Amino acid sequence: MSTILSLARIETGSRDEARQFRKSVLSTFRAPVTISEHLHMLREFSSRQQFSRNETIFSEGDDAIHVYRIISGSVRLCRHMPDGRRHIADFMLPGDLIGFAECAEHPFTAEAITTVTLTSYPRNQFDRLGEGDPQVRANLLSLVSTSLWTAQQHQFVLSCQNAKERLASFILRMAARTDVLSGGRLDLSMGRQDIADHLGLTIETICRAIAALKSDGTIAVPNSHQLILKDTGALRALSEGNVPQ
Amino acid sequence: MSTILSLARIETGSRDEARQFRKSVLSTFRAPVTISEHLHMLREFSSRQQFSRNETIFSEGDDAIHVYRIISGSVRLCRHMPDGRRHIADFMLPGDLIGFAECAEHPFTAEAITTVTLTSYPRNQFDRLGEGDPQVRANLLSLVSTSLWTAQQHQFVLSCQNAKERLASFILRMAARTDVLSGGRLDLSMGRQDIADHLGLTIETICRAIAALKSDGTIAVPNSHQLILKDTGALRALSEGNVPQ
DNA sequence: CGACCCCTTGACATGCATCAAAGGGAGTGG
DNA sequence: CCACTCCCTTTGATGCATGTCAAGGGGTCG
Repeated sequence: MSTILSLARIETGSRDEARQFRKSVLSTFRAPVTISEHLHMLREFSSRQQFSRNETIFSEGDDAIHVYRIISGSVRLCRHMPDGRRHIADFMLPGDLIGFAECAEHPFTAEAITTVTLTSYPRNQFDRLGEGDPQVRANLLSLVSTSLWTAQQHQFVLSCQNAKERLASFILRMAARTDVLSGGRLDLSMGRQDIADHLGLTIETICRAIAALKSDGTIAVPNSHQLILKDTGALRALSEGNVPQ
Repeated sequence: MSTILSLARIETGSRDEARQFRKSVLSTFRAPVTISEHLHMLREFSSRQQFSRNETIFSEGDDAIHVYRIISGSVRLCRHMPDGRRHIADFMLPGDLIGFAECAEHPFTAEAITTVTLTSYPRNQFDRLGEGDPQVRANLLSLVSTSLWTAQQHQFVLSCQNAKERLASFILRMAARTDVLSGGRLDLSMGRQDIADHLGLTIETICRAIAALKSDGTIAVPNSHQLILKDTGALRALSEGNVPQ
């Protein structure tokens, strides 16, 4: 899987493409825009809700009549196949918006990973927010564009990377999203099964990949919900495909 | 890969979830919106270009100063890893827009699969298009949302499906995009390697999956660039995961 | 007619899935 | 405070789908 496909294709892997790729992997996964502050204008229409672990916030196919903003806790956005297979499209963290894309129905199920507090805004009010304000419109478009970019990045991970590389990509992304730097401690609210379903692997493979990174000295694992990033350079090398395997 | 993960997770695969999933797979992959007609207003700024097979239209990291609309031919949007691995995020067909998402730099390389004719519009003019017209804005947002939806759908394919299922999903999507119905003839402009890099598989696996569908009587293969859809029901069953394997 | 390119098929290798069982850690009841 | 249970994680043994390597096959273009 990780070997070179043909000589013709090696030639395309030039130095500046490597640079581009690096840039693409490291660039902001998090929206640089803060539509959130504009949400303040909708406070009179908003309501606060709380969900406990594994509770469903909304289901795939439900009418998308609310937009949610996470106050605390984390959420998984997932889809189920009839036979029980599950895919987690993404994890949502405090500050993130859910359901802002233009969809009549929610395209996935949202479930609480931990206890979750969130604010919900009526969809029609939310849509009205941009009507008068070009700044809000730009931010909203930017937000959707960023999600698109993130989804395509993840496509790439699922399409091209092996287990260890996928895990490295995941760790780096979560670290970037929660502002954890090299040497820092990364809190993972989700369990191993969630990570597996996000990366298109099994729980056992996730465990083994974590064990491998641990024995490489790339990370330390004080407990199953925390990681210490001991060598972010190695993680980057893995996630950028510089060194297959 | 294709077997059930746990009893608890079977229970979630209820009848109406199956319905939802079916709906999601079959719903429009193609944007129901036609921002294209509004592009007519930019005709004085536009210019027509032609590219021949395998020619690069723009590269990953290039400044996104144009938006393109395909007149004829097809295009692959791809990303390269330093070691030569390649991922094709999507194929673009006549009528499709490229580069409309809000990005300062193109997030991927666009290459001509066949001879391609396209119209290019200056990015700044394109952005101005929506300023005065709420309808255009709505269409643009809808376009990006549809792309996001498509990307997440593809994540799902890459994350959960085996080779035969991925191929079935791909065939159904291409058929839907080119309005090919059951029993019809589907033209595939891209080669096997392109399909492989889109589905996260190797060219040999693509060949074998095609051979398998052929020997099932699900498709016929008059030549390597055309397929006859003999049993779309079987294709749907595969792509929806009703029958693992 | 020949060269090239892409597709196809076969034989073998391997990374990950699967199956199985043991090892924590947190909460609960005695 | 300990014993017990449950759930999640971890590790091992084995199998299989897909990758890899290799050798033809068939169409197209000069």
